[in-house]
Amino acid sequence: MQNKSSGIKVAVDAIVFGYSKHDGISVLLIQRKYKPYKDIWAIPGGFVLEDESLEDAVKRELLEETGITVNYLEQLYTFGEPNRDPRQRVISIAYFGLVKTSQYQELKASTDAENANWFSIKKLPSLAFDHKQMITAAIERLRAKVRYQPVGFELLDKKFPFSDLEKLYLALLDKEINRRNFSKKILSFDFLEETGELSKPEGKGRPSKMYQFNPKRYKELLKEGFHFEI
Amino acid sequence: MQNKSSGIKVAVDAIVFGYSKHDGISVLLIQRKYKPYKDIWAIPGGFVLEDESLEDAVKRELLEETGITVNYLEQLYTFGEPNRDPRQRVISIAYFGLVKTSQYQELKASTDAENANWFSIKKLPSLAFDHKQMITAAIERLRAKVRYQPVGFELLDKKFPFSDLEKLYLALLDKEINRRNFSKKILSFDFLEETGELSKPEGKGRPSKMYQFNPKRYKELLKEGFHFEI
DNA sequence: CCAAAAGTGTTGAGAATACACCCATGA
DNA sequence: TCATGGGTGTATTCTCAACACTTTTGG
Repeated sequence: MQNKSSGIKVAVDAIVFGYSKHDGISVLLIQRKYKPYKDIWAIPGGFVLEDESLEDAVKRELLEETGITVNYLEQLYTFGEPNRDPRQRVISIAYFGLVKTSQYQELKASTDAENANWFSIKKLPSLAFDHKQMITAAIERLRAKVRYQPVGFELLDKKFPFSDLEKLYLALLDKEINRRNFSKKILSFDFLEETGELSKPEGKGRPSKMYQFNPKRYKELLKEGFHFEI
Repeated sequence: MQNKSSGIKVAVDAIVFGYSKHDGISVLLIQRKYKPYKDIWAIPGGFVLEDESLEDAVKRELLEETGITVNYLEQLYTFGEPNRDPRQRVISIAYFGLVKTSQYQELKASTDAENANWFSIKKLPSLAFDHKQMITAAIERLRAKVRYQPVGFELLDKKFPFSDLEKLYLALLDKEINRRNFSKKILSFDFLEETGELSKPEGKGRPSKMYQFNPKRYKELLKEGFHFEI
């Protein structure tokens, strides 16, 4: 019975996370300029063009609306309740993205686009449509994912002191983590390498070795049947 | 820039798995009656109606086309490549379902609908559209899911001998499982209960105790922060 | 020299693994 | 009484959590 035609519209949305030691996990939002939910903060996104793939649509909208290019992107969930958009039936394929915030200080607050900004997930504003729900789902995904896939590095600088990683995990996982055991575990995986550099200490304390993630090594380990798990 | 109208159509598809000791994991397919891919086997599904939720659409199509009601259903992935349907742009939200096969011997081969049948995932026929890819994704999900969520029971009879569970896991996981250690582990979770009944042995061997899954107990355990993992 | 943050060694508890053996049934 | 599949005990290995101590820096 594949005959009924439907006037349903198809959109994509992108929940993009960044991280900083000061604000913890942040999400990228835009302030809507037009009709429904005018001036309200929302997740960047928009309608899919007739001949573009879903992922291309997400990347295009992100670039147009915020000027950002993500370095990790995966499909999250498709939201399709009949009344999620007051205008008409719209289903939205939500994507989940990660960005090294430090590289993208400059958010596009220009062009035709909306005002774009980062919001700590601890202090979210009111949100348009079902976007609150989307962010909740994305945070859940991030929390789960960080435990069984080394996605944490997508949020940190290329080179980072070990304590940054520890703080990131502390922000994401509920349970406390023991400094000693955490470092033993992560280092035993053997996909982090010392860069040889030392951090210039901010204020007090001993400077720390800088590390970087080695994706090649990680892929090798995967082939050998290795399984990451925090 | 949320202005462009799109003529994209929205469909849902359901990859439904069943299990039997003889065929292992099977997937439910229908034989197409109409134009593109006529007579080819395909995943049940169809277009979403203007005012129905995605999940309702899946359930409706499954019932119409196969007569089956699933006892587990979750969203799997949204497939949206521009050329996945030769007629026009169609995006499809694929769902993942599980069924206790033994309860649904009778597949609807009647009405207006297509011919419906179970196929062992080891002997799949040629498939319409990108449905091969969908099944692959669903199998991956099942294999992963069975490790950290007790979904296996959705495929077995309400009451089952322990060895059935073991055979199911053997069919799903690559690595061998030690009979002794597997039963110790599962039983230590404490969400299985003995029914008191014994199986009538088929052929040789000692009859086995019958077990059943206790969902209430499982939910309690979850609240206590329990984490299932094989 | 003191506080703060980084870095490392060790030990004991509990889980996973391997192995071995006993039990109930049909033929 | 034997073959087959079900049921259970236990020693060994390994992982993980807890704790304590040392090192390097700024003030």
